[in-house]
Amino acid sequence: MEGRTGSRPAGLDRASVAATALALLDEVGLDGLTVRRLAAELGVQSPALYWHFRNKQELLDLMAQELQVAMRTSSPRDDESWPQWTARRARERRQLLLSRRDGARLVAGTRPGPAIARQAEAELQPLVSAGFTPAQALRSITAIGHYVTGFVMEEQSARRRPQPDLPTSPGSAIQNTPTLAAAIREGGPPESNEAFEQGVAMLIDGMQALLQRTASRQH
Amino acid sequence: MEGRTGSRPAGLDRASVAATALALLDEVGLDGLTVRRLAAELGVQSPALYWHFRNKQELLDLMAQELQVAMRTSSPRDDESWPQWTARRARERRQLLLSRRDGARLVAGTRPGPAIARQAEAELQPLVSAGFTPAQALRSITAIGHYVTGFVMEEQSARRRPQPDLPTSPGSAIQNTPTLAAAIREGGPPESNEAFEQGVAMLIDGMQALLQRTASRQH
DNA sequence: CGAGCTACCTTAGCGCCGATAAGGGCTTAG
DNA sequence: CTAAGCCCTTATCGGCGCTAAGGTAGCTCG
Repeated sequence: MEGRTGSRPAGLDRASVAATALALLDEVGLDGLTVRRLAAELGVQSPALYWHFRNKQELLDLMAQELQVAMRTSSPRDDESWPQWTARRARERRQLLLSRRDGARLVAGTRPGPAIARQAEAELQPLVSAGFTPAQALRSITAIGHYVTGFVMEEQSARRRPQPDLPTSPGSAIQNTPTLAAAIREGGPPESNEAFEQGVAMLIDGMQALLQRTASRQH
Repeated sequence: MEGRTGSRPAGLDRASVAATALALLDEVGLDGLTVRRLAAELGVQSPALYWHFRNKQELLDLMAQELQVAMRTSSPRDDESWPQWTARRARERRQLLLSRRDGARLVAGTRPGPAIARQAEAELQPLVSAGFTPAQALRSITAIGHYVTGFVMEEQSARRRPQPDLPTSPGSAIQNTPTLAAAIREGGPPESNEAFEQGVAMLIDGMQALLQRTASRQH
């Protein structure tokens, strides 16, 4: 019915298993992604996967790594300033996490491997060239990364469990939260693209301030 | 051995169960927090808890709510500017999430209830008084919240699964990532207090820029 | 006072999970 | 032709969230 043609089931390896797992993730979500379900998808019995992975966590780590390496780090274009490039990077990272169901939860639950370190190295360079110290550049990048992770986590968590009543709805607690209601009426829900962009702009403006303070101090 | 004195076991209610669950969380972590384990801690059989909660998620939601409401929103002091107050709020929120094991994962996995909305209302006010539009204020607060959540998630995830090799260690991939190694040598690990503070400073500077742009546009 | 109702807990058990143990067939090297 | 090892199988373990069904204490009401 599924998977293989003959009785000899499959030639599995870590990469193909991780790829299938990522595809399955979109179907069933992170909570529904079980070793048995994945094995069935591969036309195999579940203990077979423990030949390729020590445990489920190791599989999740590899999935997160594949997901993050898939979108290669894009170097700044020639006509691109560092703020433009940094903003683009943030948007690309959001799209990366959004590209798979529960993508943010997946990568947030795993530790970065050496491949990620190599990627970070490449992202540090343009900022150092722009005048940041290496430590400032690293902290800035990780700060943006934390913001994006937190944002998409809530975005996808909202998708998973739709909100019963926001204070926009006329009943509920709108009387008790007039400012909050006004903010949502005026600016939309807090998971909008505009909200994301404002946060990115804040962080980049903050980097700008950091750069100016450093420059004025060292001259 | 545990819990109750007589055979009549306990008078449980939602609040006391959630409190015990939060205490247990520190012992066993979020992954180790099972309904059976919690029931044992309460001197009761596990199905008893389903009288008080529809399912485990409802228990987790209440735990997250109790945790967040425990630290009341502190209004700005008289001598406190909005940037000082906002920075203090961010630090307090970080400490709140750090105060319980896996605190960030716990609250990130739950949707905000009406109690949280009331809290948000109180935090919006000082920023609106300072000149932000309600939408700007809400987005700024949620942006900082996302940053803090992402930061503490990594902080606690690092505590849960200690890093095998950062590129500071002399072997490994230090040759391949000289800038990254320099950044860590100079600025410490990316989960330090200083790193947290730089991110907060960036976000607040970004709010400042937002405020100035709005002011100059509307005059 | 006693019948019945409700609140709160019990025991039993279902279907699923991640993981291990032990073994068997295919492929390849000597 | 045989030995090694790779890669999968079947069988099973302990534990999970959750449901079903039943019992008991205490309150309400005729």
